Amino acid sequence: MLSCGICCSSNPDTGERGMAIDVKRFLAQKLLETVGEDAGDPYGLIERPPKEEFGDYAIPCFGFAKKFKKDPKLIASDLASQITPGGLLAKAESLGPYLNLYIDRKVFTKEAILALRRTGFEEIRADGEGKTVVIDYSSPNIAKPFGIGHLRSTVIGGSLKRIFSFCGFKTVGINHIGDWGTQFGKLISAYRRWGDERALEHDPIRYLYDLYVRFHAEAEKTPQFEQEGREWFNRLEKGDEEARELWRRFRSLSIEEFKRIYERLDVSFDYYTGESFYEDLLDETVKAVKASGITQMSEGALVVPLPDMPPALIRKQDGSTLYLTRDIAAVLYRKKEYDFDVALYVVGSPQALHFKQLFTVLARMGKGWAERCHHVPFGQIRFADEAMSTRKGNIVFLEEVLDRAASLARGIIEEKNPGVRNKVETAEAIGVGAVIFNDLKNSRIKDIAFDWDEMLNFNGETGVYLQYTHARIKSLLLKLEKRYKIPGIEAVSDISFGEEGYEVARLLNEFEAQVRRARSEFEPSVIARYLLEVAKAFNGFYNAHRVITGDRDESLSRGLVADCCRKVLSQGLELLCIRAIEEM
RNA sequence: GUGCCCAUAGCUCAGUGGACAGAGCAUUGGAUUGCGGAUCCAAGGGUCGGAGGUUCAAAUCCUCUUGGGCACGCCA
Repeated sequence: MLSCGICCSSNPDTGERGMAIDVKRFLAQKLLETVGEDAGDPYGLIERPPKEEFGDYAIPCFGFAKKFKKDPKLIASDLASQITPGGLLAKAESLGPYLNLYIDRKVFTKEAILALRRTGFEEIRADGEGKTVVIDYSSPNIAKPFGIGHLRSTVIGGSLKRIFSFCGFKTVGINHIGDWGTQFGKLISAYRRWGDERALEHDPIRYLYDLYVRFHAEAEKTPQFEQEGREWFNRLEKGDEEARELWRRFRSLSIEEFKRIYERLDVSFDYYTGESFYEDLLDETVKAVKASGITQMSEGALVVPLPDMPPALIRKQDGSTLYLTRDIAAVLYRKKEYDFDVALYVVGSPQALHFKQLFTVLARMGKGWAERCHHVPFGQIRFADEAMSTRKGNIVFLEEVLDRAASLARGIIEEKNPGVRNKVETAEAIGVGAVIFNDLKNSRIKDIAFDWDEMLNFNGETGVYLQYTHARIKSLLLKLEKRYKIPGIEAVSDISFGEEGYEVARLLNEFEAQVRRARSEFEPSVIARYLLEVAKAFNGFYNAHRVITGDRDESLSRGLVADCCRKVLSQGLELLCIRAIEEM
């Protein structure tokens, strides 16, 4: 095996360890040996050229030109002639002001594939060792339906939890459900007036939603309903037995239903501590904020004046508290209980100001860890014709979307591959996977236009494409193992994997770096797009080279490439909460 | 009114100061008498919203501007 001194080593720039080959580090080292340390570490300058004919890596020499007062073209050509090929570096050429570096693709491909073959991704776990991240996501409101709008927070948060776990962090997933507030007074009031026990049992979420819609419709005509709703919430707060009982019932039935949806999405939580959980902590929270000496009275309310933004309201005129107060109580509780290093709030971008206020209040209270609390905002799902309105009742239920996706997948299975075992589970994995992937593939912050065709699309850059590629690799490997009567793919010879093989290996070698980027940017789409590239590269490879041939070594070495793709695809899909199926 | 976000191909979107801005969808044309055609290959398609500026170099950074979205003390 080639000993280049860079495989499976630590990266001195980041201190992060990994199985990947750090080509840039190797090339930077090579360059340092050639030019000396005067020019500084060129690591950050090394880039991948936009075209194949410019080599595998390149360094623009404009920066050196300034430093050495020399024509960058001359510097590039001098460097090209001075640098001695060896190890991973096959040759260096200059083209204009660029130094183009060509690596030994055959060696790189083999080393990268072997490194990936060996690893169980253990090294990346060191990143978060001993660290805890608390993630607040999904957080639906019980009195409102679980609509398509809740999908984003749920899958982005669910994916981030897996990404952090994969990187060795202890993760605490919290579903901060909206289980308190005046809307419960309305629900109780509506249920007492029109309630139907059996309808509630049958489909709690939808039934509660119908009640909610009906309440608002009737309250338009009969304003006293509103008053009645407020009174019932009042009774609930005071611990009225009847109100309490109904509230408990609405709550537990709803959570049961939510859990069923979370199971379909393969998303889970460690705690379902909603707003009601913090009710008892509010008094001491207000006291704590006051005690820090940052509050003022304003128009009868208790506020914290903030620089460059509206003041934060801690307590209303009437003495009751607000959303912000509950969030302060919650974060103090979480800090105390889990002692987190990082806290994430996966909540829509419209609440950006709220979180800015929350974190600023914490900082002003002297909580240094406030800077390690992050709002992870995302764009809203928009409807082309009309804005979604909970009250009016034009909402798309998430379950309906998942059901339609699964049944569409089922139809395609019947048409294309009716022999598949576990058709129901397979269709579910494909349909739900398509919906999740469609949500995770783009940058969080962009608004998404709701579009049935887009959401149920199974062609092109979709989760289905990744699952299909994975399933095909799996079936290919089974065939290969049978053909050569081996228990798994192990051997590798010295034969070339071809240009397509290099492209595959180059991408696979980036896996850890891509996961780290997704983690540091709180951006699952980084992984989603990366996996598309991997699948595309594999399909190119697969199309250009027969894997199972009469030559055993050739078959096995190509099979190894396929197996590494399978490994990255299945691990990557897991990070996106999408099932990597073996047959479809 | 103030603040934040977005604007790149017909559509949906990548693009972390570097060479001629890239994908998918859609359109058109190809590929398999052997590993799964839910695949692969190719073609056409661009004033990177506009104007200044910084820089050797700007889709990328700064200022202004246009269009769209969101938020702005007693909801969450």
